[in-house]
Amino acid sequence: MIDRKSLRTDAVAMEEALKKRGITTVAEDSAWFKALSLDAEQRRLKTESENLQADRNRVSKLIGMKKGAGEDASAELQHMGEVAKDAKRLDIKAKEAEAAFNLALLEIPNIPHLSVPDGRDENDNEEIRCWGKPRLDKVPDHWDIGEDLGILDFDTGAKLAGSRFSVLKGAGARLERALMQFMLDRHADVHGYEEVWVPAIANRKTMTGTGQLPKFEDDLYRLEGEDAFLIPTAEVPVTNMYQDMILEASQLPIKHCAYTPCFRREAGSAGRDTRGMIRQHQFDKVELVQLVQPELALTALDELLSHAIAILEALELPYRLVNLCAGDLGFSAEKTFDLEVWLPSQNTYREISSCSSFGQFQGRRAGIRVRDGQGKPQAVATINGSGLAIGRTLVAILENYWNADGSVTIPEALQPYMGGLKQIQNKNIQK
RNA sequence: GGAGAGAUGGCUGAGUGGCUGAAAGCGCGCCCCUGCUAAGGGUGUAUAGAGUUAAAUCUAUCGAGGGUUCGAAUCCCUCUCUCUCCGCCA
Repeated sequence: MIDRKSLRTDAVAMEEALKKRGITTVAEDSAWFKALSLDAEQRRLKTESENLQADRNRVSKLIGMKKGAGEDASAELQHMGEVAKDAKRLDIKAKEAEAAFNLALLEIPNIPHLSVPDGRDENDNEEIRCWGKPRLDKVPDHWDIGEDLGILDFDTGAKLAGSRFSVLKGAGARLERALMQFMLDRHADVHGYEEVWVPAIANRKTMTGTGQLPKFEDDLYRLEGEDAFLIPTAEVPVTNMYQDMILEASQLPIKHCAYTPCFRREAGSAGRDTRGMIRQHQFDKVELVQLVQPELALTALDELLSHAIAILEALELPYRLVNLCAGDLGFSAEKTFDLEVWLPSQNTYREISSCSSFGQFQGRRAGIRVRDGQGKPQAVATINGSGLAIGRTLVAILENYWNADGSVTIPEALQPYMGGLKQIQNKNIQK
């Protein structure tokens, strides 16, 4: 969440920055507007309530002392009967105001960083550079490639669970696992991340800590009878490992990589990418997470981005690096770079990794703090990014490494993870 | 799933209605003593909010939420989590 003090001292500038996300962010019925008006109200009630409580505490102490000394305290007791009632009433009002304010505050998105380009949607994103040579010949869609090879099976996925689920078979399943291992090894052994393995279910508090709740409950799978959800990304459990902790400066930077399955309801994307593995309800991802000193956030973002890039380059997949414009930023992000991989069948680049700095936004929400030079706790900065989305990487390999005879070559870096397999071939053709 | 025990500050651990934000010990910070790796002494050591130039001071927090009371870490209720035993089980 945004910093509450800045809300009072810097509201004009913040509002300007928020406008860049889109005008509705600061509309009259927006959380921003509510927070602004509720702030003063909440503080007034709180102060009033505290004054009464102070009074109550003082007299209660007096009563205790008088009684201890065997003196008569009936006058104080009578007086306190009234005060206590008022105190309780005001306390409830103050708490209600605080809850309302907090809810508003939790629904305000992060302030875009100054270096984020203006723009309304993905069309205004800024291309930074491209790498590799996009393949321009005619290549079938990955679902055709995969089904022809007998390694992708969408019908069975639908039979088992519904649309947007799939089954991987044989070399396809192996490739999924190979990618997972390859990425984790690379990040853990070369890039200096400590590997963690975490729950794929998170409770409400945890989901709130990284910003998925309260606003985006519809995007999540909720568990029946429990206030818990399937995680949409490893960012949620990994970041929240440190929730409500005060870290020592010497512990930073904290760097974790994690493989998890990810679950998304894709509520708002009906009709988009309905075929194939691009947009599934369940997919695998290796995630990179860093916790750093606030002033190092953007440096860490560059570093983390380079780690995601290293995977793409090791797999020799052509990609494009994009700086997201303010209108296309995610709710919690202050700045995001997307990595888009070339998909020849679609003749375009498609997102395969999203690397973001959240500044102190998540640190404040999740109560993750670090001591500064004076020993005062302040919210840590968090950075995370896909390193990479595995299903989409598999798609990119099928298409970019597809051969005219229907086979798919295994990228050299992956061959050791495929038991030395160099090429996936159709078993029927082989015979 | 059944039965029981428990949840206190960075840690260990006292505290069963009033001057306890919390004894004591450990750890850690600073100072002193001592010429030599030891030991001793003093002092400080939660978070958030309000307040102040800075203090002082005030409020909240002893797993979470609610209740009883003038007053709760202490009593009552609900929930969560941990531990032990039983059952079941990858």
